[in-house]
Amino acid sequence: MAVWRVLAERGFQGLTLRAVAAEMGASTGLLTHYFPSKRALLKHALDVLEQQAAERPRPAAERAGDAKGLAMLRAVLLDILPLDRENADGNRIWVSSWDVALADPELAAEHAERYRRARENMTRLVADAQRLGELPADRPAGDLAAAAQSFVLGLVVQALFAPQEFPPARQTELLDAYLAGLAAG
Amino acid sequence: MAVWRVLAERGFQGLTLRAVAAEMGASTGLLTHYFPSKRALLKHALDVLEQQAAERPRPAAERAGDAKGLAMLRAVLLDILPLDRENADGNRIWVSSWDVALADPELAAEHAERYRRARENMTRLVADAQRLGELPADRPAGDLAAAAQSFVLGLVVQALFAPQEFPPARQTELLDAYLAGLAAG
DNA sequence: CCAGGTACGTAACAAACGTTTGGTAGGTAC
DNA sequence: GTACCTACCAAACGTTTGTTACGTACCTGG
Repeated sequence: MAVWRVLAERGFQGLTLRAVAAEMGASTGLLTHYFPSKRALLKHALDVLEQQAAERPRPAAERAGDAKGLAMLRAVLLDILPLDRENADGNRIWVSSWDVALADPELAAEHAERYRRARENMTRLVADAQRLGELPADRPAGDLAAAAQSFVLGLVVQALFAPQEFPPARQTELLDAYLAGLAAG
Repeated sequence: MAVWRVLAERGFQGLTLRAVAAEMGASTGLLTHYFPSKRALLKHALDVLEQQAAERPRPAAERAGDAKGLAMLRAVLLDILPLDRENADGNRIWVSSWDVALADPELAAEHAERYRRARENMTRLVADAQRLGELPADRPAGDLAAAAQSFVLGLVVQALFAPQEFPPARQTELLDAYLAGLAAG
């Protein structure tokens, strides 16, 4: 999608009707034919963002195969981190989207819903790990999932700003140490 | 500062020369007299943002008094979280700033430096806690500080998007559980 | 007193923006 | 055949943007 290409090159600041139209070799009239307003295009851009996130390669999860429990949770979290260029680009766009999303209540609600779903998925993985005895069962799975998502989200932000201080190896170590703390706690 | 008021009302998207000029009852000519370009104003806005963050009230830290170690670390982290309206507003602006910062290498570097300093402070607190035996000493203080900052940063983002799912009480609980895990690990 | 710099305001600039208008081409229904 | 709808383009609209040019107070040092 042209919207995605524009986002990758210019970010949300550069997501203008003209830029998208030019990227797909069309006119701005075409865009307004499909999107009644700029907000509609922004909304669509966030959908595209989510779709791209869903379809992106997940090397760690693939390597984990059909593993269950803690190993799968680790793989999912690892695949979120900006360990390579593509994931760093995707995460940069994602972080940028927080600005436009927070400025518009409806877009914020949609974003909140996306994160809620992500937490839900993660909660399932945590519950699996608890059932396998890999994680303590004395804390609600939802809390552990929310905590894990927070940790990874924050690590993404820090790694984006200071990639030399948070090279892939250190990101992995920090995540593993976090998970080890969860398992021990 | 007028810049701060504009940021609070319209965010970074609405930070225009005219908006700032109107907010301080002056003309755009005045602004260009002090800021050679919009980028300079943006740079200044990020400075103001940092200054506001430095000068904002820190109820938890004050309540903690001259406590040391883990208690002080907890207070500092608590004061970051969006537990009330003012801190939520400040955090919203802060998160929004990531968009403009990530789009400009120089601004990104300045932001990275800010977070590095914050981690440095937190590293000192962690080291204190380790010396007091409140946190295990088998992990580098820098790693623990980076991990704690990641956790809090991510929790801020999630709480901003889903305030009803992350009310102050739950934010506090999640943070305490995280710190307990650190201490036990 | 007066030269010169600092501190502003006024006004305009070109560019870019989102949006609107008017029109063309092609397909479909009757 | 003709009425109508969808898909699209070209062009312009009015507004807002960052920036610049120019004028005028005010102050200060000599």
